[in-house]
Amino acid sequence: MADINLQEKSDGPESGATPLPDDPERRQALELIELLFFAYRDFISDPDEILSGYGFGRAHHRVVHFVGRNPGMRVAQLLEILRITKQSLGRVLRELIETDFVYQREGDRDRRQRLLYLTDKGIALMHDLQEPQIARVRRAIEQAGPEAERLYRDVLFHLIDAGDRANVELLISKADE
Amino acid sequence: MADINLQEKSDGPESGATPLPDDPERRQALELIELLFFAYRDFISDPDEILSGYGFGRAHHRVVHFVGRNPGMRVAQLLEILRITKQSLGRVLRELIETDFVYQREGDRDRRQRLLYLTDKGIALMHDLQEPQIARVRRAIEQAGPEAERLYRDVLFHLIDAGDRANVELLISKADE
DNA sequence: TAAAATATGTCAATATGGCTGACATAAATT
DNA sequence: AATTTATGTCAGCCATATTGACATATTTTA
Repeated sequence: MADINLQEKSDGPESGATPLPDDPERRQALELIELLFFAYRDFISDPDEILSGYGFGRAHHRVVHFVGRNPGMRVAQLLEILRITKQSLGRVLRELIETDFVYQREGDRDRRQRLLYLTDKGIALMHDLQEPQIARVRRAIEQAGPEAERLYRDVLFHLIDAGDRANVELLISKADE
Repeated sequence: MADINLQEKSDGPESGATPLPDDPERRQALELIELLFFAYRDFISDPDEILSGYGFGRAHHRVVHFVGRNPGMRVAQLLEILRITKQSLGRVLRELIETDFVYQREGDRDRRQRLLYLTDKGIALMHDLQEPQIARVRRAIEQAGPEAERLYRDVLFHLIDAGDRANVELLISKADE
């Protein structure tokens, strides 16, 4: 990260006007907000690198990940999870199908549905992408002590919009069969 | 979040091939990875909405946030934090300066530097953007119990690339004056 | 059965936010 | 005086998202 050291704020004349309210709770929250930014930034850096080798981007990653974790999921479900439009997903999905990472099957009960599955090639890619992230998470949990897993999980869970929590929980636990 | 319920996986014929290694530690890590995705997704949704009102995007948000937290920071430091190129930052910064959210001042000791500051208008925007995020973080910490703040912070910190942690810590704590 | 709703796909146009490479200027350092 | 540093800018490109309109097949409903 080279050198990020800030120059001493010679908060000289005409400085930035109204200072922040110096509320310690606010400060604490701001620090956590920034930590989340940096953690997320580094967290996606490993997959990004792998993906660039395939000519793929983050959108492809998300599709491979969620389809891999939930074989047979519907397109509409994927749209809901990713919160993007059909048109945006369209190209990415087409590319993944054309390059044989993903395939579709007609739904049994509803033949309008195109259920999504990873091919073996897709599964291999999924694992490649998961490896560094799993290692990173495990390391972090380990280094933060025994209670860390539960509390970290709890905080993340409560950062999610209240109305979505039940669905997310269902999705995550279901994905583990 | 509408309805994300997955259809029962009628993991019929020709299903997705090689199943995942059913390692509970792996499973746990995958769930945390997904929680981080969902938490981050919702976490940036509030600012996104506010920004769209100004015709700004996430890049503008990041600039306003970090310049606001570190008045007088240099362009090079901002680039290091955001991990983007000079050219990418250029447009965003120009827009923020033209619309009077950010201004630049020559460095005192080094007159090549263009130190960055928020105008009053910029500070107001920063506060608007911070409000929902601070509320969200506080709520989550509260609901996750007394130890949550420390451990959540610790995990996030260790998710950051080891080589960057010292700099991030410095940046974050310095930002609180 | 006919009409309506649903699941998906696609076309075209557009915006944003990244990227690379090349080059320019001013100021500081060697 | 030469080099390095801090910043800016031009031009072109790519990835990922957007909206709106429309098409098709299938299921559900009236």
